[in-house]
Amino acid sequence: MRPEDMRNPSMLTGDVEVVVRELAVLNEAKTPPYVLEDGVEASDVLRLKYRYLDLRRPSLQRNIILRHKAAGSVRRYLDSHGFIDVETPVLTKSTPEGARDYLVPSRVFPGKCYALPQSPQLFKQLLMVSGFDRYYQIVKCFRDEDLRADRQPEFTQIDIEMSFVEMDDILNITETMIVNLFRETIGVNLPVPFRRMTYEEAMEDYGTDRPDTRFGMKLKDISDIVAGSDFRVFASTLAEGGVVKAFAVKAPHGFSRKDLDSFSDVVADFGAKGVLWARLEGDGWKSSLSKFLQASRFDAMGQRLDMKPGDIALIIAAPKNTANASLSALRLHVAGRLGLIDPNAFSALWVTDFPLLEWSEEDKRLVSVHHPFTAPMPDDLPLLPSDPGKVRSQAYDMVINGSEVGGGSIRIHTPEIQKQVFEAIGLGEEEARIKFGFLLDALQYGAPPHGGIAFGLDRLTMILTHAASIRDVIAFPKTQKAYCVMTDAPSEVSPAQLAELGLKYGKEG
RNA sequence: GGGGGCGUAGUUAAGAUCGGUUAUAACGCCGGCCUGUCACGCCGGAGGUCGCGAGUUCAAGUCUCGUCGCUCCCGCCA
Repeated sequence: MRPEDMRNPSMLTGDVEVVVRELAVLNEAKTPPYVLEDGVEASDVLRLKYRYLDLRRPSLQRNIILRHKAAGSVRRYLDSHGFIDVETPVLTKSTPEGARDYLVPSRVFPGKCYALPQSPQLFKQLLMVSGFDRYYQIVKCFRDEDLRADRQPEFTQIDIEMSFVEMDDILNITETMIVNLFRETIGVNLPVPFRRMTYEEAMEDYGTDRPDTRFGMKLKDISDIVAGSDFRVFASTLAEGGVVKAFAVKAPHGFSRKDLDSFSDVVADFGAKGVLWARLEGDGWKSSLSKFLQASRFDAMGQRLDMKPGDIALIIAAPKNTANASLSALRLHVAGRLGLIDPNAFSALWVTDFPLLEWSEEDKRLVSVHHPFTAPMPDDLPLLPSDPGKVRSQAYDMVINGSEVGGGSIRIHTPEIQKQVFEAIGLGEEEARIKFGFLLDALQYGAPPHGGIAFGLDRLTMILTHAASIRDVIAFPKTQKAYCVMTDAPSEVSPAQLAELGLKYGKEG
């Protein structure tokens, strides 16, 4: 035992005295390229190059272990509820609609390619036709799109599908799965049932389909209040079918004129031209709009936004989508600045009733909001030929802390409706047959009503560990350009390998 | 495809507004000293393509342009 006066309570091992009987060096170690301690930051390139060392950091160890526990919790839950883990192909067929595919050229079929799956979507539906009425898989998915802090080119889904179910069945069973997950991994009991919100409500109140409900500042439409005013920005916006929306920030916020001006920069990325403001003071309104708006209109706005003296309203006039996107971003920005988000709070909810289709300006046609196998709401089906944009789908997302952690839908299970939807997105019968013939065939053999959902294991783990980057919950992640610093992938291959595949790259690469 | 931030010893940072002698510090590394250390201490030392390339200038880490890498965001991600 170490002498009493030499205990060091500030160290984890400060009470321990080691008595050496024998000492052997098992392997010598070089000096690490950087300090491997939490709190000591190194550049991302360096960390990724020596990922095997970086993973020694206590925080990363903790994240990776927690991820393992999360996957285990999900497996135990699904196993005990009769779900069967079935593997699906990784070398599969490229599908139109959706993300860019990662392609794998075939040696045996020169000029043809496999694609890595964006998700096992079609296979899990086919498993329902096969009679495996409860399927799950924790599986890699691949999407060749530009990355973000919560997106990697390969990521892991908790993929689930069930037969003879309706939306509520899937929501209920997976909600319990997530509640279990939080309890078993971090000891947090999420309040149940999760709040449910329609897509329309989410857009109206939060300007986004993945609202962060850990704080207030809901959006309000004040178009009717400012309609008919002299202010040209409002008049022209409303005349062109746009909206004027706002949210109120409670005092004390301490916003200076400079702060208020800076908000226009925040929303610029989302297309809004600027942010207007109006502060309620003891004796009236102070505002960038005072010259243009009568006091009665200010009062009506204050009432709608439930404002007290000192509170300030932030206002945007723009086309509806622009106003929503801008206010949603501004709301998050303001909440972050004012510290309104409790880092230890978790707010989980369901968003339902997504639209089935939306207009794509790029493709000049309607495209699926979720995917083309999503079932329309039966009540809305008659609208499909006449007013397809109005048709709601049986799709749903789970949102936690403003992050979309899962999404799914009840699927189309009859060939007739599937054909109608393909038609609506401009997928001709012949083309549909070439691309999805196997699905259309399968639906003709008594496919049961079915539906499912997929959760992002990476994002769930981020939330559980409070990780700021998806790279902190993946053992061997890639950079924002999908490059692996450690292995140097992607890399050049030999001319012989290319020749075998019948490939030849041009000079540009 | 577009916008923002960052890039200086092995590492993390300062120096950049205002161009000017030999680019500074901490940690790490190397050598020496120290018979109770635990963020040991003391003495000494090595270590730099200031991401890269042009340009302006008598002179560039510093100014200009381009480019590469990392990162955050928009578009994109059924």
